[in-house]
This record gives sequence, C-alpha cells and structure tokens, in this order.
Amino acid sequence: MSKTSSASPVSSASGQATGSVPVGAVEPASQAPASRRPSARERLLDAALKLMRETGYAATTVDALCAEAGATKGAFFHHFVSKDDLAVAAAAHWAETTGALFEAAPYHAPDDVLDRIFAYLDFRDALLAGTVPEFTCFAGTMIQEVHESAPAIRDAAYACVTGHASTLEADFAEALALYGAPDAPSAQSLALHTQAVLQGGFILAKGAGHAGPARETLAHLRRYLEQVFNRTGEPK
Amino acid sequence: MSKTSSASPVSSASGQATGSVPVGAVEPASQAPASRRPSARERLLDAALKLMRETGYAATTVDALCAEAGATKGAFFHHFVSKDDLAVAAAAHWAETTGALFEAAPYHAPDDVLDRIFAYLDFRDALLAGTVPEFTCFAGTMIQEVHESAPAIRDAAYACVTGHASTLEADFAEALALYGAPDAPSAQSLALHTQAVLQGGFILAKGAGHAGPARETLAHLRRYLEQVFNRTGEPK
DNA sequence: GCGAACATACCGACCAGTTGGTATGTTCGC
DNA sequence: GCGAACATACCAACTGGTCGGTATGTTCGC
Repeated sequence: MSKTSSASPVSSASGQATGSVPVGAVEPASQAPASRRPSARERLLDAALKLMRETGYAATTVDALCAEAGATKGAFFHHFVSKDDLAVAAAAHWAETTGALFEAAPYHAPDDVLDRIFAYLDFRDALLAGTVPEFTCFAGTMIQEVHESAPAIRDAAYACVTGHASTLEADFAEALALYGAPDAPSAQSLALHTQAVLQGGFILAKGAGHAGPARETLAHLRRYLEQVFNRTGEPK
Repeated sequence: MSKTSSASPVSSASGQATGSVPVGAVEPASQAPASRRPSARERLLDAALKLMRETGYAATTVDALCAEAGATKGAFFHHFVSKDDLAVAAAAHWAETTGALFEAAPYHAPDDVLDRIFAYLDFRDALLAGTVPEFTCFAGTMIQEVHESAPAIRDAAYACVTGHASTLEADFAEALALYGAPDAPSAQSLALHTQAVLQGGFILAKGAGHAGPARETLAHLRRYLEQVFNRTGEPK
C-alpha cells in the first residue's frame, strides 16, 4: 500500500496560507464547524474496535488502524506506547460505550424483575442486527486470540465481560429470591452463563455468516431462565 | 465430514497413484518399525493444532510451526501450498482426531438414551483437564479469528463444529420423542446449542485462565437439558 | 515560547513464500 | 533385470515486502 495519508486532515494547505494571512486575523467565520472532529486518540480507539472485530488483533496492523482513523503513525505512538497498549485502552473504550448503551437501554424499565430479565434477552436479540462484525463482541474476540500471548489485553477484555455480567446480578438475585428453587444456581453464576451463551452464539454466527445461530441459542437461554425462575409458576 | 481437498500440492498426479496402491504387500519386510517417526506433514499438522490453539492463526508463524514440528520451510511448502492451506488441512485433521476420540468414548454405551446424553456431558466435563490451550477447541478459535478474512479456513472449521453436533442429533431426537414437550426445540437446534455453550465456556475459561467457568456453564447446560427432557418426569 | 498534538521519513526485524538443490524410491521400455 | 525417466519427500539459503516502532520535525492553543 502506498501512502496512508489519503485520509489525512486538510491542514497541509495551511503551509502557505499562514504566510499570506496575518496571524492576528485569526480564523475566519469558518472556525467553528459546530461538531468538532473527535481527537486522533478517539478515532484510533474506534478504528481498533472496528478493525479488530473484523480481523482480530494480530492481523490488524498499526498502519491499517491509522488509515482507518485518518491519523498518522506519529499520532498513534503519541497516544499509545505500543499496539498492545492501544488494545488495552480499546477494551476500556468498549466497556465504556457498551456500558452506556446497556445503561440507557429500555430493559431496566419494568417493575417486575422477571420482565426486566426477559426484556434484557429481547434487547440482546434486537442487538443481533447488521453484519456479523457489527454485532459481535470485541472483548470475546480479544480474549480468544490473545489469552496466552498478551495477559494485559486478556485481563482488560475479560473485565469487560465480567463487568457487564455483574450489572445483571442484582436482578438475578431478586428473581432467585422470589422464584428460584432451593437448589438453583447462584445469581453470579447465572449472569456469567448468559454471557457464555452469548459468546458461544457469536462464534456460531461467525461460522455461519449470519445471526441465525446466535438467535437460536438465545432462545434456548430464554427457555432455561424460564425454568430457573419457574416463570409459569407462582412466587414461593 | 467431507474431505476439504486437504493439501495435495501436486493435485492431479497424486490422484491415481496414492489411491490405488495395495501393491507393495504393505509392511516392508525390512523392518516394520512400529514406531516410525510420523511424516513431516503429520508433524506440521499436529504443530498447527498446538500452536494455533495457544496463540491463534495470525500470530503463529510458519517458522514457528516448522520449529515445533522439527521440519524445514521446504518441507512445509512441499506439503502445503500456503499457510492458509495448512490451516484448512489442520481443521480436517482436528475433525479426524476429535471424531475418533468421541467415537471411542464411553458415553455411547448406556442403553438408555438419557443416560447417553448425560454421559456425553460428563465426558465433556472430564475433557476440561490440563491447561487452557489443551482443552479448548481449535475449530472455535479459528472461526473467531478468521471468519472475515479467510473464508476457506472458517468454513472448514465451522464444518468441524456442525459435524460434531450432528453426531449428537440422533440421541437428542430419540430423547425428544420419548420425553420432549410438544413445544420443545428441534434435535438439531439442541445439538448446536450444546456446542455454543461449550464454545462460550471456553472463552470464559480463557479469560479466567482456568476451566472453572467452562465447568459452571456446562452445569447450566445439564440443568437445561434435564428440563427439556423432563428427566425427573416419566415418559409421555 | 512551551508543551501537547500531531506529521514525515525511516529502520531493523521478521515473515510468507521461492529457489535450487539432495536423497530415496518407483516405473517401465527394452 | 537394468538403467533412464520420473515421483516423492525433504532441506538450507535467500528474497521482497511488511511490520511495529523510532527519530525528528511542525503546528497551534494557551
């Protein structure tokens, strides 16, 4: 690949402009484009989420990340000390963006705890839209690939998964208290299991090339939780 | 499963030659060294399973594979036209070795179909021994990493998973006929779901660094199947 | 006028794949 | 039944390109 500057900012023209335009004149009215372009750091983080979900960690090169983000290598290594470092930061970025998504999601609304739990499953199902790389999980992808070779990335990615699982625990605990059998599994174990099923569904979806298997697997999970919480039964 | 053309670099020539040669009376009278060193091809295939389970596809270099196998680059490219080609052949090799393992496993023995099904889960649990790269799945790892960038590898790996799932279908169908509710899911869907749960368990195990989460997730699967097959109930 | 945020040019290591062999059979015309 | 032609399995050295990372600027807000 030739130059990666195709997406570089327009700033290059300023070379001669600054010479002819008095500095004191400052920026013309065009100065404030309302929505400022995100910083290179932000753009690189977003590029990492996109490209690494598509092709994995090792196959995503720093050059490709810079091209996708419209940044240069200088910018890359200004913000991140290494490619590994970017991946760790990208995991934190993933936790942040998905965390906000789930927090703002409508499944928290119902008063009934079981309604909330099954609305969560509905929400996860609704998320299964678009292309495979668009709905699959950055964290799961990273864990699988680098678990032996890059502990820092693995730990950051695993923390995303367990962190999200922990947001489900309170509802599971409440549902368990109300509807669970005496020998029911713990809320924590159930929360982790939902994530395992989702991750497994993603793998099958990647193999099949579409969301179908992930949806089916989610339906099995729903069936299981209906049993655990004895949905058709009455509160004990 | 079907042979995915494996790796015959010389293609046409090998077709008639290797296939139909019962000629040499088989065992060479000279020695019959029962424990001959496996061919370089075999060793490279085994090395691929080992290294790629540890560090993934992209991060496993041809040099590393040769070193692990005790072979040279020349031998590598004699047997495989490319690294991709090796991965496809390795998937077939994985299907073969694991296929033999499961076929010879004791879970087929019981007369009762539910006993066989739960013995399968016991067997999968027993397989969760050793280090993480030792018990995790080559096929799932490949699918996750190359699903967008190497369709041939992805398809070969996905065929491993669906192929194994299909070996479970007959028992599931029988159990469903005997114990399943009218609205129970299909045998095929159930078989695929077991694989999804296992794959998801592997991801959590990789994140945690030990088999714990995979075991827990398997326990949830067992609970689910007990419900689907109404284990404690009586045949309908 | 200083430091944060970029940009450009470049480097050494490494990587997949190539080249040009050697050694050991196997086939087959004669 | 012998030797030329061919096939198979493997090997060591090499190559061209790519990769993560560095060195050295330049720009610009404050």
